[in-house]
Amino acid sequence: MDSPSLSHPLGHRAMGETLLYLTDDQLRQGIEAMFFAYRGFTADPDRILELHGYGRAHHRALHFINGAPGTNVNNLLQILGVTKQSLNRVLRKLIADGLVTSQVGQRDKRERHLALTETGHALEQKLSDAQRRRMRSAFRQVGPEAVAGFRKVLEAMMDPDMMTAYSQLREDGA
Amino acid sequence: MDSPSLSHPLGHRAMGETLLYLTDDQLRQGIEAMFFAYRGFTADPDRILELHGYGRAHHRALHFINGAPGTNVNNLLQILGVTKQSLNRVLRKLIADGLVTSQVGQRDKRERHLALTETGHALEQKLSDAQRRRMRSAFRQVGPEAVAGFRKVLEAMMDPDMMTAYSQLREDGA
DNA sequence: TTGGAATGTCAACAAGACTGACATAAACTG
DNA sequence: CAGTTTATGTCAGTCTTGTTGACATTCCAA
Repeated sequence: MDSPSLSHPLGHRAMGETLLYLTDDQLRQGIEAMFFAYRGFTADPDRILELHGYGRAHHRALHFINGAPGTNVNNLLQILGVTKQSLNRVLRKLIADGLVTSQVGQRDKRERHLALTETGHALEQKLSDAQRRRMRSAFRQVGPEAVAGFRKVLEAMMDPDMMTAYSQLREDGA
Repeated sequence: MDSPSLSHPLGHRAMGETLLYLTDDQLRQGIEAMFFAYRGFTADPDRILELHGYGRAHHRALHFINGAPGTNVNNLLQILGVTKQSLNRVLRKLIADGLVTSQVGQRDKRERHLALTETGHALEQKLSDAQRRRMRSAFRQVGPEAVAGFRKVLEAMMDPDMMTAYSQLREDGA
C-alpha cells in the first residue's frame, strides 16, 4: 500500500476517471497477466527443446546469435544478463553438438565470434516458428492498435541499463 | 519461415497495410520485448527476495495464497503449474519461517488450507509494492488505451488450459 | 471392508543460475 | 620491453527450483 489513495477506486472524485486504470487492483491484474502470458510464451519452445535435450538457456543463446551473427561472447553476456560461467556451459554444448561455431577474431584474437551452423539455424527456426505462431495468433486476435499498446507497455517496463547492450547489438549486428 | 509471404513487408500489395503488424520482424520484436520486459518485471522483487533468502517460487506462492486465503495445496498446484513436490519444498520453508499457516481441512482432513501470517502478509506487501511500482510507472507513461492493448495481447497469449484453475480460484477466493 | 483415488511428505537427482579461483593469450600502456 | 588490463575459458562448489519415485494418510465407493 505505497499509494493508499489508489486503493479506493471510487473514493476520491478528485483523481478523476482517467486514473482508474492505475488502481492497485488493475495493477495486480496486470502482474498476473504477465505471469500467465509469459508461461504461454515459453511453453511451445520448451516442448521442442526438451525433445533435443536443451533448455531455455540454449534457446536464448541461439536466438541472439541468430539475430547478430558474428557477435562475441562478451556482447552476448551483456544481453543475456548471466555470468560467463553459466553462458559458457551452454555455448560449450551448442558448439560440441555442432549448432554454433566459435571463431577466433581477426582484429582481436582474444575474441571468439559466434555464429549458427546450418543445423543451429534449423533448430532456431523451429523454435522461433513455434513462438511466432502463438504471438501471431494473439496479435491477429486483438488487432494493430492493441499490439501497439502492448509494445509500449513492455518497453516502459524494461530496465534501461539492460537495454544499452542490446541497442548496441542492433546497430552493430548484421 | 512458416509463412514466407509475411517475410516481405512491402512485397505483396494484396495483403494490405493493415497486416503489416504481423510480419516476422514485428513478431520478433514482440518476442524480444517480452523477454526483456519480463526481466524488468521480476528484477525488483528478486532483489528483495534475495535479502530474505527466498526465490521467485516463494514470491509466487505468497502472491497466490494472498489472493485466495484458505486455498488448498492442490488449487495452488494447478495455478503454479509445478509438481506438488516442488511446491511442497517452498511451502515447507514458508511454514517453518512462520510466513504461511497450514491447517488441516475440517470436511476433508487430507487437505491443508493455506493462509498468510502477519509476517507473510508483510513480505508479500513489500514484494508486490515493488512490482506494482514499476508497473504503475509503465502504465502511467503510456496511458489507458495502451494498457488496454497490453492486457488484450497478454490474455490472448495465455494457455487456455492453465487459466481454468485460475478462474475457479477467483470465483472461490475471498 | 477393502481397494482405489486424492493429498501430502521425504529422498534423490538434474538444469541452470551463482561465486571464487585460476590459466591463457592478446592487447594496451608507460 | 615489462607490467597491466582485457577477453575468454575452465574447475570446483553452492543454491534454487524444477523433475521422478516411493510411500503414508485419508476419503469414498463398490
